[in-house]
Amino acid sequence: MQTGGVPRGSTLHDVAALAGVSPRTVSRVVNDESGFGEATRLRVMEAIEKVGYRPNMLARALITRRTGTLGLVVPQMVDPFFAELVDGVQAAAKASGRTMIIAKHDNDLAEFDSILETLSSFAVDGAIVYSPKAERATLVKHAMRGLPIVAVGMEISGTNLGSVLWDISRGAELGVEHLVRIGRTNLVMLSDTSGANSQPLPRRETAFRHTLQSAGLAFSEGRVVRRDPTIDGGRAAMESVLAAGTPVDGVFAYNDAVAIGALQALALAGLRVPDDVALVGFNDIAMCSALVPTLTSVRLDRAAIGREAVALLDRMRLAPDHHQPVYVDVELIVRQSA
Amino acid sequence: MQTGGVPRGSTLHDVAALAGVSPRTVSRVVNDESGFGEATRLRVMEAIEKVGYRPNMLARALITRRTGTLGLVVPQMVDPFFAELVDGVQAAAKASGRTMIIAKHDNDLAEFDSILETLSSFAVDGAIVYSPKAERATLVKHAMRGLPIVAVGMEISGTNLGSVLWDISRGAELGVEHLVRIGRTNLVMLSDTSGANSQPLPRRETAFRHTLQSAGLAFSEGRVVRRDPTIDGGRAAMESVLAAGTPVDGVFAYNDAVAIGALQALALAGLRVPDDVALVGFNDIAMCSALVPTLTSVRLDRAAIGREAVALLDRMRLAPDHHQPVYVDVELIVRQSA
DNA sequence: GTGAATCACGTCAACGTTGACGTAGTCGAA
DNA sequence: TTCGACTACGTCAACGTTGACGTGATTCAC
Repeated sequence: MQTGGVPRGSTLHDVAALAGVSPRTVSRVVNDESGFGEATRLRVMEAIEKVGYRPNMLARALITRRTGTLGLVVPQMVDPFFAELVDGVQAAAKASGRTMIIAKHDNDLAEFDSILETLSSFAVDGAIVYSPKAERATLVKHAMRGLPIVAVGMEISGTNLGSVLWDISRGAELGVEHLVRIGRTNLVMLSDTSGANSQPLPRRETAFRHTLQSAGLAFSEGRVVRRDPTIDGGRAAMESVLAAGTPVDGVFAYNDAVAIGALQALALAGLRVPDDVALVGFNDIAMCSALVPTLTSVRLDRAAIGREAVALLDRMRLAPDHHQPVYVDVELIVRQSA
Repeated sequence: MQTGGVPRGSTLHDVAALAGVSPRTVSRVVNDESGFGEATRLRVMEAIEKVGYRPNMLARALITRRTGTLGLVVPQMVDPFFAELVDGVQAAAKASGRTMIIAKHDNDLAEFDSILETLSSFAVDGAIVYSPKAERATLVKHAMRGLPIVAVGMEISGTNLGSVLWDISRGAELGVEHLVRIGRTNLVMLSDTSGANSQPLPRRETAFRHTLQSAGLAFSEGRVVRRDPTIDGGRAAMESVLAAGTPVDGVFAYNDAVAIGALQALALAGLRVPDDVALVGFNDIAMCSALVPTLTSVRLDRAAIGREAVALLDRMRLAPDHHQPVYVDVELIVRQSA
C-alpha cells in the first residue's frame, strides 16, 4: 500500500494535472474567484478531494502579504484575567475567520520586542497586545514598520496604532458607590504596590477618594493599603488593616485575586462576609461566582474587548490613521459579598 | 523626513546592493554559513543595520520547510492546569529557540482537526497537543501527512507520533496512601462524572480502591461521588457526601478545582480542615499554596512536561518512528490540608 | 611548476502561490 | 456582418529566500 516515499503535500500543480486544467484555474476555484465554468469547478473539486490538496499558506502569504492570522501578546496566562482575555480575543478572531498566534512576554521588554519582531516576520495581519508598563517606543517602532497594533488597556495612537480601553475610574466608582449605597461607612481600599509612588495616583485610588468625598465620608491614608495584586498580597493587606484596628465594614479590592485573599483573611479573623464586612472585587474573573460567598465585582467584558480589538484592527487595515480609542463598558455585578 | 511610501520591509536584495555583494552572500552571512571573508561580513552587517533588514520567515520556510515554530493545542486556558501547561511548554520552546503558536479547541473535534490543518499549512515543525478525549484518528491522519505530533496525557504511538505521560495511578496512590498514613480511615473520593460508565474504570478510581484494600480499609460504592471536575462540582459532591451522612475524615479529590469546592463545602458545614477532614487534591496548580489552608496535592510538573514534549519532538524529527512514551514524575506535595 | 584542494564568492532555479495580462471562443447589438 | 464586450481559460513573472552548482583566485604538496 505504501510507496515508501516521504510524505509531501500535494500542490496546485498536482490538482491541475489530474483535472486537466492549469494551476491558475485551480487557484481560482480554491479562492472562489470568478472565471471558470461549473463543469471545470466540479472536476477541480474532485481532483482536490482525490489528492488531498491543502493550500500552502506560506506561499500564499508570501505573495499576498496577508495570512489571516492575528498575534496576541499578553504578559502571562496564569492570571485568569489574561486567560479569559485570550479566550475573548480568540473567540472574536474565530468569528471573523482568523487564526491566532498567542505569545507571552512576562513583562520582559526585550522579549516583548522580540515577539513583535517574530510576528512581523510571519506577516501576521495585526497584533493585539497587552504591553509591559510604559512600553510605547517598541509599539511605535513596529507600527512604523507596518504592523498594525491594537493596545489593550493602554492609551496610544498614531499610524498603525489603536487602543481598546475601559473606564477604570468609572469601574472603581461603581464599586465604591455600591458599598456606600448598602450603608457601609468605614471603607478600605486594598490597592496595588505600584500606586505608592506613581504620579498621578492610579485611577482606582483617585476614584476611591473622590467617591468617599462625594458621600461625605472621611478619607485617611490608612484607608488605602498597598500590596502585590495577588491572593497572598490581598490576604496580607487585609490582615494589616485588621491588625491596625482600622474600623472597617466595606472593602474595595484592586482586583479579584486581592479580594479572594481578603476573603481568606476575614474568614480567619472570624468576620462574616457580607454581614460584618462587605467586599467588592475588580475584573469579574470566572471564579467570582464559584467562591463562598460569591464575589461582587466590577465586570470587564473580555469578549467585548476581543471583539472591539479585532474590529479596530480591521478598520486600521483600511485606514491606518486617526483612530480614537475604543471604550468598552464596565458594570458592577452584584453577588453575595456586597 | 517621510517619503510617503508604504512601509515595506527591506530584502536580501537591498542589503546586497548596499554592500556590493550578491544576495546569496548576504544570505550566507545572515545564516552564519561559511564561505565569505571577514571584510565582507562586516560590510554586510553594516548594510543590514542600515536598511533595517529582517529575514522574511515565510520565504525562508517555503523553501526550507522549517519554521522554528511549534504548535501547542489545548482544550482551553481558563483552567489553571492548562494555563500552567502552556507556560511550561513555552518556557521549554523558548529555551530551545523556538516560537510557539497556541490554540485551543474547546473539546470540539472539528475545531481540533481544523487547528491541526492550519498548523500544517503554516509548516510548524511539530505540534504538542492535549487532545479531545479518544480523538486518535485525527492525530494519526495529520501525523501520516508529515506533521510530528506529541500527545500530552494520552498514550499513542506510530510514525510521527509520540506521547508524554504521567503515572496517574501512582499519583492517586501517593495521595490516598498519605491520607491512610496520617491515620484517616473513612476515606471518600470526589471523582469526575466521566468515570461513571467508562470501561475500564478511570485510573484514579482504581488506585483509590486498591489502596484502600491494601490498607485493609472498607470500600463501598457510596465512597466515590462523581460530579463535574470544577469548583462547583467539587462543592456539590462534598455536600452530597455530608448530606448522606457518610462518615468521612479524609477526602481525595479528582483535581484541585474539586478540592477547592470541597474545602468550601466543608467550611460551610462547620468542619475544619485538616482537623476534622483531611483533603488531598490533584495537579498542584499554583493556587494550592494560596488557599487557606494550603492544599496538599499530587504534583504534575508542567515545566518538565514541556521540556520532555519539546525534546521528544526533536528526537522524532531525526527519526519519526519507534518512540516509547516518556513519563514524567508525579510527587505528593504535602501542605496544611492533609 | 603543476595538479589538487580550498576559499570566496556569483548564477540560476526552485519552493507554491497569485497578480497582471493575453487570447480564443461566444454572444449580442448595430 | 462586424465590432465590442464578456467568458473561460492559459502564460508568465514575481514574492524573498535557499539549494545546487559553477568559477576564478589562492594555497599547498610533491
